[in-house]
Amino acid sequence: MTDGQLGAADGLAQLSFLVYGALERRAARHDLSIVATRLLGTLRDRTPSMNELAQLLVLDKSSITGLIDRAERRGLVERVPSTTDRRAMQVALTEKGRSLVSEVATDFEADVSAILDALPKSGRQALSRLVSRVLVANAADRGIDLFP
Amino acid sequence: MTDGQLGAADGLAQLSFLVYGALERRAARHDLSIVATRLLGTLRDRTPSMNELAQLLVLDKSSITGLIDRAERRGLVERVPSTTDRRAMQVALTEKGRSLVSEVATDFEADVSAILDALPKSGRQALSRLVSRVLVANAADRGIDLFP
DNA sequence: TATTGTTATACTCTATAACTATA
DNA sequence: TATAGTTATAGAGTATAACAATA
Repeated sequence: MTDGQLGAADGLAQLSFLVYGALERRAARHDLSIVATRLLGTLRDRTPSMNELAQLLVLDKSSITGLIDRAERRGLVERVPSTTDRRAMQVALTEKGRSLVSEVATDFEADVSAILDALPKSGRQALSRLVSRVLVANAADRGIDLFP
Repeated sequence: MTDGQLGAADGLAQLSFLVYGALERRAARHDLSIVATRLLGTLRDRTPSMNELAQLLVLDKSSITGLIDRAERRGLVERVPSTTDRRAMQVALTEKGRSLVSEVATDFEADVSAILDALPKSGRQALSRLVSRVLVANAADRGIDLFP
């Protein structure tokens, strides 16, 4: 049993459920859905239009309207009219939103530490390095800059 | 930028979104939600009660009722009365369910291969090994046997 | 009494289609 | 004409609370 080894697909799927579930639970304690949390996380280093958000979060633009409505009502984000296109809106994190996402991030980091606890330091470093490589390559494939 | 390195938490979160999203899209093509897909995946090597499913999928038992209703209506699973507890039901995969989950798994494996394409073979092996170790440890923590 | 599962219900989130206003 | 965003609407999936049957 301790020697059992999952295939890459099963392993990554289960790891995703584990990580995704941890983030979901942390977010829920702050009354955030996982999509709302991703929104706030995305806005930490971007001020995208509604349309760009739809692409980044892989949601329909009508879903983005509701998502931003709810977040704006809570004072977490704000719509700023674009200066170059009077049809367009840009979405920005408020100070309240920034501090909330930072709280969630801190909590979530503790979860990830616990999840990776079984690995020695060298293993955790190796994993982070491999994961980063995968992400950079895949972000490039989708035309998204991981470090805007 | 190509040298950028994400922290473990950000990296694992983004990797989870990537993997989770891939599975979600594959599942959707077969009219399966990600939870329904997890259900079928779980049933590949188990015949749990409704209650056990609620624990495995981290859902309320009333949600499990609906989930199994929908899957049973499509002929993917079946409820089998427990032989030892007349209150309890056990949920089993049908042949149709087994072949569907196997299709989704095959498709998803192709996605994972593409996602890991940026890594050399040694990197993919190292990643699988690290992930397996993490999962086995975490499953043990939750009292769940990864290889029942 | 406690537990297993179901039901009734309300809520959140999502996409589709039709719309307004700009480009 | 095409695009950015909103609205109206319907559907899927979730949890809470109350319930029946059995332990």
